[in-house]
Amino acid sequence: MPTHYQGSPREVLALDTFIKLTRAVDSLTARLHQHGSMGGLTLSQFGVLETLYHLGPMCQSQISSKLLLSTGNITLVIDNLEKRGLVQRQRDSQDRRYITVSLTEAGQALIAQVFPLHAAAIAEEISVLEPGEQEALGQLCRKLGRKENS
Amino acid sequence: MPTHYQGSPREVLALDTFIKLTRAVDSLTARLHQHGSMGGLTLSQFGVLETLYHLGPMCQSQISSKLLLSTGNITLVIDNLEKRGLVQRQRDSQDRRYITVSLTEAGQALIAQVFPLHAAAIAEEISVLEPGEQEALGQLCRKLGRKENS
DNA sequence: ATCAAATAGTTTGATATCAAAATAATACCG
DNA sequence: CGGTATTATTTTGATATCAAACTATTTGAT
Repeated sequence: MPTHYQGSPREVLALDTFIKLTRAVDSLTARLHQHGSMGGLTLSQFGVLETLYHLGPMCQSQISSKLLLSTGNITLVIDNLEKRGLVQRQRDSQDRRYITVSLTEAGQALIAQVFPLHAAAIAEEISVLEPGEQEALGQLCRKLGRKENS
Repeated sequence: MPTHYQGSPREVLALDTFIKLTRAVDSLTARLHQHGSMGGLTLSQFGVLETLYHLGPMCQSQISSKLLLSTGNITLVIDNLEKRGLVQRQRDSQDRRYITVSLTEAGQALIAQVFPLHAAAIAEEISVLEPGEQEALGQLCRKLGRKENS
């Protein structure tokens, strides 16, 4: 997938790197999805359940900033998880703007069953890289992804 | 963003690497989007126009495999680009299953104007990495993204 | 030639996703 | 206190995205 672009060598290298990066993530996630290790959950649903599973109950805005998704989006994802009985909402009685989201028993059971399978599938895919390469990749990604936080 | 997962060290490293990778891409694309260098186009619309711009007219299934998107999705994206007068469809008279998609003059003008801006924004973001780091990242991504192609 | 398999594109139904506007509740400032 | 600013969530409208079912066309095999 060459860049087909006449820019400065600096730009050509940067674009080429960007394309390789995004394509690697795209094809990796597509393969993981095909692998079917997510128990009928979408990626966002999985992300919400996994966050609650590992970090405990939290409000929607916290979930949205952890997953880098808009609050409107999280509202919908939680709606769908709630319809399936996997999470529950509870108004915070101290500050009634907040809604605390927590796993139901069914949600807890599902993510406890599915997470290890998905983690194993990810580890399998990533294992084409040696441990040293994985660390190097992590470092480079960390450098690329900075700037926000706070 | 630690993994919070009790698995083998091999799994923990792999998951940690995966999370860094996906988060880097997410925050990178979010920043590019905010930068507003895409001329009011969505990412997919930009991708289609850019593909036609650099590779010339092609049929929808070719576009979908280049962009790693489903054919149903491409149908919709092309619909929306067509409504805006940026691309045109033409049945192939040799084999009437194919539809050749090409840029209109307006589409050509738009992508010619917008692409360099977006490329510069990408180069700017990627430039937090030294050229050698960019090449290393590209190599690692290539190794991760293999398997498909055929 | 004929009919089955393959291929290109569309449609459908469900979910995702954002930005921006609207609601609701709390905090803060004078 | 009272009104303005801030924050959490929801809603709205547009677009994206997939899988699976469907249509149209061509290929291939007998």
